[in-house]
Amino acid sequence: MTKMTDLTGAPALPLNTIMAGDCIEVMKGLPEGSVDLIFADPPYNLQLKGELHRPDNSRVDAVDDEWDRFSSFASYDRFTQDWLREARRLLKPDGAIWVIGSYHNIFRVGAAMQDAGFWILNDVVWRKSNPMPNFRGKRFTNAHETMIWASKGEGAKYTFNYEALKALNEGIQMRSDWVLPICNGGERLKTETGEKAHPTQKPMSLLHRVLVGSTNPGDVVLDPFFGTGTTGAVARMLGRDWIGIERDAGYREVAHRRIADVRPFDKSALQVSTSRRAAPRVPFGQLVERGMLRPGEELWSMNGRHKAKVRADGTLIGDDVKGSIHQVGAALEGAPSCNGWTYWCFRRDGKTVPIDVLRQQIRAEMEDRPD
Amino acid sequence: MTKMTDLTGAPALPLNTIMAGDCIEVMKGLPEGSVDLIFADPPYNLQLKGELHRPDNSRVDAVDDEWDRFSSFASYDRFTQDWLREARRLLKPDGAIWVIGSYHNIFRVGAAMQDAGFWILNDVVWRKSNPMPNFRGKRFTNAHETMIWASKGEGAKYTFNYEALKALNEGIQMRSDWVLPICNGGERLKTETGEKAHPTQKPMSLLHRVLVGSTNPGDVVLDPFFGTGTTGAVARMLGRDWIGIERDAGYREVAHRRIADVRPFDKSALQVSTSRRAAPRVPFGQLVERGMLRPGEELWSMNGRHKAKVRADGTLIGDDVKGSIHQVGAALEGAPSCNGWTYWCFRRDGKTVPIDVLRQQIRAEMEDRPD
DNA sequence: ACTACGTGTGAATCCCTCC
DNA sequence: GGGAGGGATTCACACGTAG
Repeated sequence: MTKMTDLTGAPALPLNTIMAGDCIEVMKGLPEGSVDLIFADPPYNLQLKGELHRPDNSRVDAVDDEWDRFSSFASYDRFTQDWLREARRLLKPDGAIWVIGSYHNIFRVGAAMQDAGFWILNDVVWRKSNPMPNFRGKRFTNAHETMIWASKGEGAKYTFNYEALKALNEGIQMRSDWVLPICNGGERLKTETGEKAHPTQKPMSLLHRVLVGSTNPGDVVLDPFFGTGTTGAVARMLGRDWIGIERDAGYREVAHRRIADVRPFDKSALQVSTSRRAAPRVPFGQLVERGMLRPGEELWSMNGRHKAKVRADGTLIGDDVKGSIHQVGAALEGAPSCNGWTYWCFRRDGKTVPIDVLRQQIRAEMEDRPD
Repeated sequence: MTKMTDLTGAPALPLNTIMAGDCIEVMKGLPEGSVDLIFADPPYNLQLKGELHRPDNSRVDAVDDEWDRFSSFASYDRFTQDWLREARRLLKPDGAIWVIGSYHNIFRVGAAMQDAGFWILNDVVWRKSNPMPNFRGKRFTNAHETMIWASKGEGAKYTFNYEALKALNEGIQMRSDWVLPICNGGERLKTETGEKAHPTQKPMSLLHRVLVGSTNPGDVVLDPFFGTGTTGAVARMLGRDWIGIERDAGYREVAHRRIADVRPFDKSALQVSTSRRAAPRVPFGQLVERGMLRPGEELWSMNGRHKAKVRADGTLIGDDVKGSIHQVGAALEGAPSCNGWTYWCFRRDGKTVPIDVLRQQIRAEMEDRPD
C-alpha cells in the first residue's frame, strides 16, 4: 500500500477513504494512537462443515476430526489475536472498540479481547425483530447477535453520550439489549442481477446508535472489515470521519458509490443532549460574592430536617459541622456523599427555593457572555 | 465422599440428593456417561473493586463472596477447563449442557467449552424485565445474561422439545432471547434475619424453560454449582431426577428444605414464564435511527402553527425550546403536557402525515414475532 | 376493598478534576 | 501519581402503610 506522511514526517491518516488489502497488513501501516473508535464485523469463519479457510484464504486440509478442530480454532484465534493487536495499537488512549459476532465466534473473540488488554464495558445484544426462523425445528430461532464494547484498558477513559442515548430511548436509560430490524428492503444493497451485494450487511440503525453513543462529531472511526461500507455511510451522515479497510474489490466499489450518495445531516441536527456534567462549574462562594445569598443567612435541607448558616467564605456552619455545602449535607444526613446544590434551599418571601436555581441563573448568564 | 455401587458393581448415581464438596472432585467420583443434562451457574469472576451507591445514597449489596474471587484470568480459565472436562465426561453421548454467565466470564467459558469439544447449539439471552440500572450513567444498563446450550460434540444427538416450547410461546417458534423477570418477591429465599439466602438466586421460570425444552420426564439433571437449589426444585416439579453439588453447608441446608417443600407437577412456574406481555413502547428516537425521519427534518404541529427540527438523538429543537416530542409540543402550546405522537406531523410528497403512523408501522413489525 | 404513596433492592467490572 | 473533594447519578417491582 501507499505510505502517506504529513509535513511533520508522521504518517497521515487517510481519512474518508477505503484502503485496499488485508486489514492486518494495512493497519500496520497506520500511525499508533490515531483513531477514536473501531467498529469491527470480522468473519465468523467457523463453519467447520465442509470447507475451512485460513485467513490467507488457503484451504485447511483436514486429516481427522480431532486435528481439524484443533487446527481450525487455533487458526481463527491467531487471526483474531493479530487483528486485535493492531487495532489496539491504532486506538487513542481514550478510544474504544465495538466487535460484533454470533455464537460461532464471539466467545473466542471476547476472550481474545480480554487477553489483549481491552476492558469490556458492556456486551450488547442486537435483538432482531425479524430473524430467519429455524426451519428444521431443531434449535431456537437464532434471533440475536452479540456486540462487545470495550475501552483500551482497565481504567481507560472512553466516550459515552449517556444523555443522547437516554433521549433516543424516550428518557429511559439505554439498556444492553437493542431491538432493531435486520437490513432488508430498500436499504439492502443489491447487484445489477438483484442478488445481495454482501451476505451480512448490517442495518444503519445499529451503527447510528453505536456512533451517536460512543463518538462525537469530528471523531475518526475505523472499520477494518468494511464490506459494503455501512460504517462509512453512517459516519458520513453523522459528521464523523471514517477509514475503511476491505480486501474485496467488488465490495469496495459498492461501498464507494454508496457513501458518495450519502447526504450528511446538517450541523444543528448533530448537536445532541448533554448532561450537567458538561456544564461549567460554579463555586458556591460565587452566590455569596454576588449577593445572591447573604452571609449569616440560613439554608434548609430539602427534607426540612436540618439547617445551616452561610458564611462569608462560601462555607456552611451547622450544629457541630462546618465545611462545603456538600460536606455539611453529607455529615448531617450521615451519608457517604451529598450533592449540596440539590440538597439545600433558601427562603424568600415565605417560599422555599433550591439553591440550584441560583446556579442556573449564573450559568444562563455565562451562556450569553462566555468568558 | 462415599463411594456407592449398585448390584452390578458399577457406581450408582446418588439421585435427588445434594452432594457436599468441590464440584470437580465430586464429579470425578461419578460414573462416566450417566447424566442427561447439566445446568451450570459457575462463579462469574465479577472483579468488583470499591463500593457502589445508588443516587439516593443507599449502598448496593455487591457479590463480594469468597467463591467469586479469582487471582487472574488464567486461574479462572484453569478452573473452567477442569470442571468442564469432568462435566463432559459425565454426560451421556446424547446429553447436553447449559452454562449461564455475564460478559465478565461468558466469553472465556464459551471458548473453553468449544476447546473441550462441546458443540454449541445456541446462545440464549436472558433479557431481564427488571434489571438494576447503571447508577452512574457510565455504561448501558446491564440488562441481560447469556446462556450457552451445547451438545456433547459435533454431530451428537440431543433433546429438543420443539413443540412444547412453541406451545409455551403461544404458538410461535421459541427464539434465542427470553424475557423473564429476575428472582425477587416471594420466590426469593431469605434467611431468618431477612437477608438474601444466596446472592445470585436464579428465577424458576428460567430453569422451567430450560428443562421443558431440553429434557424429558425421568431424565437425570446435574447441577455442579447447586447453590440454593433452583435447578433441583424445578426438576422435582417437572418430574426429572436431579443431582446437586454444593460446597457451602449453609446453601445446602436451604436447598434441602426448599426442595422438600416442592409439590411435583405444580403449574405455578408455568404461569410465571408465560406472563402477559405489555404493548411495546416505541421510543421516538427509533424513527430517526431507522431512517424513517432524517435529523434536520422539520416536523409541523397538527394545527400548523408550530414547527421544530429533528435531531440525531431523537430530540426536537424549536424556537427557544428543545427536548422530547412531548416536551417541545407542550412548551409551544403552553400546555402542561402533550402527546407528541399525535401532535407532530412530517411532510412527504406534499402530504402531511402524523408521526404516529410510523410508530404503528414499527409495532406491526414487532407483532409478527413478539416476545 | 381499593388506591396512593413511600420505601427497599437487584451477578455492577459505575467520576473526574485539581493540587 | 496519589489523595482530596466537588458533585452527578436510577428502573421496575414488590411490599407496607396511610387514607
